[in-house]
Amino acid sequence: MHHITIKDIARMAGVSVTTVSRALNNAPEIREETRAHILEICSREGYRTNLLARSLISNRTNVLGVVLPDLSSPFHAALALHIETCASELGYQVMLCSGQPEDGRIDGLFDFLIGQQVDGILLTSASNSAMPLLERYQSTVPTVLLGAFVSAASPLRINSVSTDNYIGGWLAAGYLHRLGHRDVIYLGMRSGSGTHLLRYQGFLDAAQELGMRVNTIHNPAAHSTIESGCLLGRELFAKPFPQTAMFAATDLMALGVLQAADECGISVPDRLSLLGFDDIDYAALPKIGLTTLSQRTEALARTSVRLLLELIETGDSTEFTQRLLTPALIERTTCRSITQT
Amino acid sequence: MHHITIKDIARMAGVSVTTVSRALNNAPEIREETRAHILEICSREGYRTNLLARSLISNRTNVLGVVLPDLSSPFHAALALHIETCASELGYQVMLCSGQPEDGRIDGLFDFLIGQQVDGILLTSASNSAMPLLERYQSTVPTVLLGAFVSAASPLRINSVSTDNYIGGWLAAGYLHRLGHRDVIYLGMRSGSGTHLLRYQGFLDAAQELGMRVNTIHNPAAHSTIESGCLLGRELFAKPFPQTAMFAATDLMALGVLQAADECGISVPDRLSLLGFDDIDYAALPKIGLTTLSQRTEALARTSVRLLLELIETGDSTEFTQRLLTPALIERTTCRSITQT
DNA sequence: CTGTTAGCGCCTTCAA
DNA sequence: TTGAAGGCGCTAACAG
Repeated sequence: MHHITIKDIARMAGVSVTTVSRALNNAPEIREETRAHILEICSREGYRTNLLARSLISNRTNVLGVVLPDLSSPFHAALALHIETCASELGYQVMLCSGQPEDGRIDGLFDFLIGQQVDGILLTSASNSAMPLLERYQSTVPTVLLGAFVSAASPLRINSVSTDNYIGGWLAAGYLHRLGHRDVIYLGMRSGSGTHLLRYQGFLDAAQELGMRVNTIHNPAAHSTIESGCLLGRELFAKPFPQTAMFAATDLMALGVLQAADECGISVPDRLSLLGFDDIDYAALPKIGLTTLSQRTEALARTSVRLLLELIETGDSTEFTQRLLTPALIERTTCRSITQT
Repeated sequence: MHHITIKDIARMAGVSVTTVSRALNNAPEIREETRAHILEICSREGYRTNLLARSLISNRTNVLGVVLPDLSSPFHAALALHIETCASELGYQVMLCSGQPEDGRIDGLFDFLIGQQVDGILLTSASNSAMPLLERYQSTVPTVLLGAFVSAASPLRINSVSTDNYIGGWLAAGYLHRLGHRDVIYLGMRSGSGTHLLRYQGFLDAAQELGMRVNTIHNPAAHSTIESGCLLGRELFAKPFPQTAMFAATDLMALGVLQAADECGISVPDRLSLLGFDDIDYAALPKIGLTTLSQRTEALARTSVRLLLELIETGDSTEFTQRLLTPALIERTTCRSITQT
């Protein structure tokens, strides 16, 4: 299992290691015959250059560190997929890790990735503590946050790419209003999450402007899952309620609500229109057909990767850029128009 | 953005690089005070050891190369998740790549990973060409195939972990038989896939033994997707058919069939019982409730990672091991018992 | 065109 | 308990 090195090749070809190196790197100052001869030997012997050694000199690895929470969530899994695809198209490999800013080992993870000399780090997180984390590290390595907490007030101190959650919330309210709903529910608010905060605020602001009443149901759990959505749904459906539509903080929560509705005999969309957020793959399944606001994961992923590569290639860490993508309404079957009396 | 090295620390501490190295590596032969002093400086200066340089010497990176096809398939995404989790628990990071044995760039990918000095490669594939690929590379780097093509006849020339697809097919037939079905469909056979072949053979053998008739519907597409399942389903449902149950080659195909059934007014499970294979997350969704044979992705992932680590640590490439996991029947709502007349 | 020398950041003998 | 020297595999001057 001992690998063959440039030195071995040099010996076999009867030349110096430098010459071999030149042959391998398409250097111009080398005779075609010698190059051909050397390359011949290399392929015969199955030589593969040790990229670590090369990186040690070049200070570039062409490897991106990608950190995301909870790969089991379909939204994050989709992001991971598109990030990998895009990076590899652009000549970078991805080192995938799971971790979140809250958990204690995140610093260790970052230190590891930096030690591994990754060219840049892409952190996916909606947590409020993502920003300070990156502020700590971005002087050491180019970083991009995907799914930022970015209040309009706070100055830009990190590079980030994110769905425009505020607009998303706004669009949600507008859509439900257009369908005739005036009395609605926002389900699944989590105050620990910056994205939720913005989404919620946009929804509230629009609702107020449009003269809608909104009843907020908070999610006490740490994550937005089918289960937590189901729990909150059951609780709600146990008693009569006046609202005709619900905006769920995430598609997963919406799916949970859907299940609860099934159990409690609440018909969707006849009794209750249901609007999600994310557009995870599940939502498009024939039997589900969840109407939702799409985060356009592929666009998010591609934008983040490209931004990160820009940072890497320019090496500019003096100014920060923020890119916001507008979510897109995907109409399926869980929302209906109601006629006013 | 220039990183601080062991040499810088040595200068600052007024000692040699050797001493710093010793302080960092918990070497015994060093005075506690000097170690403390050095460590103090290291953390103050934010020193991080360059793991590439270390790997250059140690010949170990603690990085695993993980190659899988089509991360967009929920089955593979789930595998990726569990592989990453398990590897990181055991002290390894994962370099995630997508690629398949058929496509021409796979050799480049393997060469890249080996050049990156990964400690081992885990290839996920059901393709028939996975075996020759690994045979070519396993003398260079420890490899494990997840989702093997392993006919009982062919000798073991690679390390592999896989669901026992033959038994899976057998179990499927047995289950449908137990429910009273005698006339059944196998939908989605793809002859290019070793796993499908085995699954199919097991199903056929059991069906024959139990006296069931089976009608095989082949999948001409290259992949098993919802769309291809839907297409085949529509074709089938366009005409009357006698069978009362269907075993779909994969859950995704089953979901497609479910959609087609919806469209054509075929009630599942009343008119047709439907059994899937994989137990992807979708299958468990409240509105879906697909009865299926679980591949137990977490067990598959953990077993493969552990096997790979064994190979890495023992460095033994003379004998090959194969581990087969028995799939588990997950009963949900798409299969029903029929009473014989 | 080719070889010699030096060094990337770190670890590992071997001396002191 | 510490340091000096050499080397991991490769590239980059600088000579020839």
